[in-house]
Amino acid sequence: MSGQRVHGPREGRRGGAVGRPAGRLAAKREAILQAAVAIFLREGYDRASVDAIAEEAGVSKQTIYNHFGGKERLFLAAVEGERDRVATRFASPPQSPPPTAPAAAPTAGGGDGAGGARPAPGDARAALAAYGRQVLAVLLEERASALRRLIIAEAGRYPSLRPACAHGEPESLVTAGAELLRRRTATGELAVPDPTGAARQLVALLVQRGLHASTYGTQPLAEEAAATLCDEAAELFVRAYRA
Amino acid sequence: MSGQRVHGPREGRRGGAVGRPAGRLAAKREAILQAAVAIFLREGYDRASVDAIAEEAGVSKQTIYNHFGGKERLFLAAVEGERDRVATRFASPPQSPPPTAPAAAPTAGGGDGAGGARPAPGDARAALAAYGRQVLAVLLEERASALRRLIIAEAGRYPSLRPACAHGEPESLVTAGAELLRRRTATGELAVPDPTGAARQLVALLVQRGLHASTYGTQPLAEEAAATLCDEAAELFVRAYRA
Amino acid sequence: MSGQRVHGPREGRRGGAVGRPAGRLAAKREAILQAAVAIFLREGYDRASVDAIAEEAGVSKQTIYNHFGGKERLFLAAVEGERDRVATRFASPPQSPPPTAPAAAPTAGGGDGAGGARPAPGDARAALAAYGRQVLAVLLEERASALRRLIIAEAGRYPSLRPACAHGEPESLVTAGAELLRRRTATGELAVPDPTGAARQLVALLVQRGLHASTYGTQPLAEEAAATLCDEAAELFVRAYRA
Amino acid sequence: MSGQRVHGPREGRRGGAVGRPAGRLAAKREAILQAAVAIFLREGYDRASVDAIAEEAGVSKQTIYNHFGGKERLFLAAVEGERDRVATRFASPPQSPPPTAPAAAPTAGGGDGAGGARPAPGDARAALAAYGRQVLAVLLEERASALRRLIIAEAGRYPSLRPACAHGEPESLVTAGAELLRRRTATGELAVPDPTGAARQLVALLVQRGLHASTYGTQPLAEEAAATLCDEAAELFVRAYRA
DNA sequence: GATGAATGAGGGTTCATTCAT
DNA sequence: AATGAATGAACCCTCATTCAT
Repeated sequence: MSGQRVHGPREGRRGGAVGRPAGRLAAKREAILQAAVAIFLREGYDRASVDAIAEEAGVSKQTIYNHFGGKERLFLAAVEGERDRVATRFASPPQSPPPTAPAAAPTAGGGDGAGGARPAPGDARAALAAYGRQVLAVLLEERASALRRLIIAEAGRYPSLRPACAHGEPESLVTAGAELLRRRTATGELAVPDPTGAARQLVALLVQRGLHASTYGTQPLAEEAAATLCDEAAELFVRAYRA
Repeated sequence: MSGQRVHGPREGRRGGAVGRPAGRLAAKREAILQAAVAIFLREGYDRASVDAIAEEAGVSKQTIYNHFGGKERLFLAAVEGERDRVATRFASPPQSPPPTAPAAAPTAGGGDGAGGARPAPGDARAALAAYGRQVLAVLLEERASALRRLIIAEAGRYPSLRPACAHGEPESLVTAGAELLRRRTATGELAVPDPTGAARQLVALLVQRGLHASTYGTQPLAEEAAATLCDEAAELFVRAYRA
Repeated sequence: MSGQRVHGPREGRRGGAVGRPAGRLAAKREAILQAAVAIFLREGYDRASVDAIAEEAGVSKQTIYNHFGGKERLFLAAVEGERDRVATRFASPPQSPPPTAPAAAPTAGGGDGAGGARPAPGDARAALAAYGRQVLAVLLEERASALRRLIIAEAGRYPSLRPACAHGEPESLVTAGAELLRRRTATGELAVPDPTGAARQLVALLVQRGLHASTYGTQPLAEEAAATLCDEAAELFVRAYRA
Repeated sequence: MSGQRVHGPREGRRGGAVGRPAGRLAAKREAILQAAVAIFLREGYDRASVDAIAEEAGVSKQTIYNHFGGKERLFLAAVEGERDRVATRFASPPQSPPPTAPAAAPTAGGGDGAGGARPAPGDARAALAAYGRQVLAVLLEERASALRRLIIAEAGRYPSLRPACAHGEPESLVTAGAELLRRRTATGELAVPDPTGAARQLVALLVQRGLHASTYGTQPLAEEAAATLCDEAAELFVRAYRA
């Protein structure tokens, strides 16, 4: 189907030192993982066939078995790898939002979303709303959504995925939110006794409503809807923690 | 699996009446649906085999095809039926919690959780927490959790499930929450300008944290954890809407 | 598919004498046979499903079994009935060629094809050619071709069809050909010692070449090709039996 | 059926050479085709099951799918291969008739059937009759007959078989017949202006009458009947083309 | 006599996995 | 270490046929 059968990773050094087969090996391994992620995310565990993954990766089926031992282990490796990759992206939220994101674009004007800019005084509500937009943008990104659905679907069968399931609302976002609340407390706008706990609640509220509104990422979340969700969340927290 | 091949539902035929063929038909249809729900919830769409469903239902495979036309249509009928059943149960939350529930038991002693008792003055916080326990108990019930995971997993492939996905946090719980907030506003304890909107936020917050803590219902939610979640949520809303 | 479900042959007398269920019976039997012929000819024995025949006939499947006992017996009844019907049509060749005929139209100008007109003297060759066109038109008719293919396909399995296979080149055409040769012998144009034997050869020659050229009736036989075949056959027989 | 499960074609490996994997592959492919021909010819397309073919070939079912992709493609490959094989046999008619042939044995003593011996002068009629016996023997051979029936049966569904259907009366026999007529013209016994066209007619006549008499090869053609057919055909052509 | 529902067997096809090279 | 070929088990679905009304 894809056509571009790669019979061996030729991109590297073939003429020079014959050594370093490890590079070749790792390259193949990486190609397999990449293909596996793509197909598992698109098709789900059962519908994904090892044949398709092998073809997409440009390797033989047996190579997959040599590297990973079986479909299950390949699945876990692929999903956990992707989970880590997504978590890393959470840690440093994209300055330029991914083009495929069906969620609301951040467009956080001058606020201190998660970027860590200096706080503009007097608009804690706007700052919280902008933060919410960031959270939604990051969590509803297409790949992240597909990964979440996949993990939720298989969490019952593969217990090792459950931590991944928990990481769905990653600590890094909570940390950023807590920092925001702390700054606004410092300016005297808010009075948040437990910023981390409050941030955890804020993220949970945003995530649930965002997932609900986009049916867990299977449909794009309208810009307007995202704005409303974030404004309402900001309003709630400002009310609760106003100084 | 179950093995007990029932060659004809003999439970009818009672009273010596003519036999009500319609009853027989509906009974078979119901048996198939019941078996389908059980197996789809346990195994997921792809792993569930029509053979297994037929055996569990005590009918022939072809009978399933006569009634539903194919695996896909059977799946949708089963899931949508179960969704409605669960929604109905939401509407009138169980007074006695189901014994299989891995989630937190309500234990809401004298509070006005969702039961609609008269409000005990002065303990809005406790009332909200008790309400939260009800919400968690109902939403983390085993069957409801499995159904949710199934719907989330297949929402991408079967768009007709998406409304079911949205119904995952049903309006009836929101209504009950709004009513609670309204009553507490009436007593002067709270001042909630938009009780329905606030209830929606409260449910979302509870649900997300509950799902997160129980990894979407694959693990029982510890009593203590549930209590903490509910207390924190109650605290937030009391802070935000204190009179 | 066909939609026009006939739940009972209503075309007859319902109000009058309640008697004569035989007519109803025979009507249903006929409807089944008609549907069976249509579907067997179109699909072949194995691909034809009893379900499809029942639907086409507007009766229940079990009715078919009541009448015919099984698929095989229904098949034989249908094919043999159709064989007789086709043979009858051979006996009195159509004056107006059937509109669906993919074969060459007769267009036998003034000749004595099989119509039995008086012989125009001096053009035995043309008369034979015209006769050939009649033969091809009749034998390559669409239904006749489908029936032939069906009989040939199943002759190995159902010996009772073999006579039908033999009847594929029916005696009535041979008789007409023999009569033609006899008339031309009477006029002194030809000298045919054994007209029946010669006619049998002529029919065989025409049939084989016609079937070959139309790939056993699966493709229409071009007008030109039919003309050539018939002219060549006429030439051969005129050469052989010229006076 | 055959039961003798061969887990790997061990017939190779001869000579202690390296093993020729290509040979192994081709051997398996050939075994599948052989089994497919046998079963398709015996059972027809629909009744032949891929399971049965796999068992007969001593391979796994999936191996068939690996090689041919599906039942239809296997069918076409098998039939077209057999058609070519039969055509090859036509080209060099068997000196010793196959033992399984239910058709008339040639018994053509010293004549110049198709063997190409020098023409014995004065017996053009006998030569033509002997040629006819050869044609019948070859065309009514058991496998050739079964193949013809199969092709006729499926020509409507698989257009790619139609050429095979046309090749049913192969050019090589026509060529041999034309050569015979030409030689007899050279000796002055006959005067055939268009030997090829005449041979085509002769073959058609023989084939049709032979198929008719043997019900398309489902019954053996009696020796006597074959002799009569051939004699009559020879008589016709000698009459038509006598010098 | 006719119906709709039910049956058990079997069909083609695809899968995850393992040899043999 | 990597490949192409091969395996056996299973899957969804359809069929001809028979109860029960």
